[in-house]
Amino acid sequence: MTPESRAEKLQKIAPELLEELKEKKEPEKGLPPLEINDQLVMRFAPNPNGPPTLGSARGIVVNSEYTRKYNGKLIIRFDDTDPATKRPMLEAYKWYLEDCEWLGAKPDEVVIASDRLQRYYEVAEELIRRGGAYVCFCEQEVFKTLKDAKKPCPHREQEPEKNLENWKKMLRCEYQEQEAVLRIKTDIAHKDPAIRDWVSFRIIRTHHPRQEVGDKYCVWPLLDFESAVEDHLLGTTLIIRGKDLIDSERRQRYVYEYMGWTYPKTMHWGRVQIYEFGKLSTSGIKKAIAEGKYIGWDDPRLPTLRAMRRRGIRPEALRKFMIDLGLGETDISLSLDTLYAENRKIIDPIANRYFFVWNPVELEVEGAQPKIAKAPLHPSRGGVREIPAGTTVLVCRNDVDTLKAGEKLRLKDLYNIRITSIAPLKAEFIGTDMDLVKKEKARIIHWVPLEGLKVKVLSPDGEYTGIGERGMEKELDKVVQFERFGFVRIDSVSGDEVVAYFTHK
RNA sequence: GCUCCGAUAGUGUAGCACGGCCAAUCAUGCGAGACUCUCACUCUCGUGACUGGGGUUCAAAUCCCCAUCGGAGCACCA
Repeated sequence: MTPESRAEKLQKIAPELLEELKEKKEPEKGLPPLEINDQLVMRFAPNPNGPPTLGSARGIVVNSEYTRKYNGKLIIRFDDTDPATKRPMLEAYKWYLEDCEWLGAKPDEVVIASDRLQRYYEVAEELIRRGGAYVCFCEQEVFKTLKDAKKPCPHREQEPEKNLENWKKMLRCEYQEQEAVLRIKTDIAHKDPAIRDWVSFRIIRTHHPRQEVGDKYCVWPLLDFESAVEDHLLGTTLIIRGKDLIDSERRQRYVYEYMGWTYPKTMHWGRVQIYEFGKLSTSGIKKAIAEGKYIGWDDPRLPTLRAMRRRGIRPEALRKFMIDLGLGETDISLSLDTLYAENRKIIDPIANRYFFVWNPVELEVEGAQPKIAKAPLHPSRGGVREIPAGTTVLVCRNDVDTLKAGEKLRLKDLYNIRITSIAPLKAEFIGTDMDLVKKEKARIIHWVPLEGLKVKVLSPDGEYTGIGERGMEKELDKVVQFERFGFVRIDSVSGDEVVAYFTHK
């Protein structure tokens, strides 16, 4: 039965259902809709141990998209409770806020976990009182062996009073690192070993990098605990996070149960791998920067948001890209082509065009008169750029490599030539008629006068140096297109030297 | 070893909660062509997927079971 005849038939027997038939036809675009009862409160919770990356962007964008759409509250919470292994980076706090704002995701509230240790201690104490936590002195391997055998350790049945006493000692820094931890009592025989009595606090003697905190504390919560408590304190109603934290939720629910709290709704997404960047870790990048392999956190070869911004990626493009990824739990490995396509749609209509000749080679044109070429600033928006051409111009080595003596070609927006010699490269002027291109299908190549700007383009796959036409120095901080090369953002101009960051083709 | 997730074209995604509008959506990529004084943009056409096997049913991408593959957790990392 065709949809039409079906609808017709339905019209006869049950016209009231026809509406429903139509509704299902239109799928929801963008993120899946949410069922919201109360106010929506969401948080984005990074560890500021490095600058935000494309991976962070997904969290930032999706959270902000939902809170924007449902008029909710967006919180950024810095989970900086590990001063040692994943030591926070002082500048990163600021960078996160900057990049969130750049992405159009300015948070309504900023929370720093390392400022709120007292609150976590209070909950811990209450948990101990209620018999939901105990101070454990087992060595790691000893506990692991017991745990794997589903056996409780001797400290598990300690009286709350005694636990409280030991906990106070922990807080007074009377123990060394590794000597004592606070464990949450779950089910030591739980079928999933990942759930059994987990550690909520441990002793760390390393100073926290934040001046406000410094060496004030030696007892630090682990993520599972800190996050569990904060999500409650902040009134979070929906958490979206990676599916690597699914087990974490099962652990945290024990805390919620002891405290009589309600666990927020949760959604998870899979792992994201970006084809172009492979396996770069924050610590690895940090090291490589220190060694001078990258020029900084905004090196165009890096997947940081600072690098994307410097390259001229627009936040709207990044937002759309992230939203289109959806909320799947599948692990995905993606290529940035789609992001680039999205970005191109935004910048192509506004980017002015210029000539940039990389690996320049001199080309002498016999019989040519010096002339000022007039080329459009943009193919459809109007505006003209004037490029003075002498009798010798520069062209790309790549083009020269494919030329043959005798070949006729057009220097774009200038005139036609015939190659008379390859080495040294020489040609003769043969007119200005466009018929050469239209009828004889001659190639068009771009060129640049001898007196150009020194241009360096930093791109994900290396550096290009060459000569660019004058005029682009006025486009500082703008994205322009180097014809037959790609889009770039003019990053700096000093005298006759221009540095540009490659955006994409 | 134990436990938990997931599987739709090259890539990403829609459809799956409620089986029939699905010979499966959209984007990107790729191919061909048109346009163009750029290899860009735009337009047109094309390309290509329900992991496998069973089951339930009049009907399965959708429900159930098994297998396979991929990922994650079992840290005093986040």
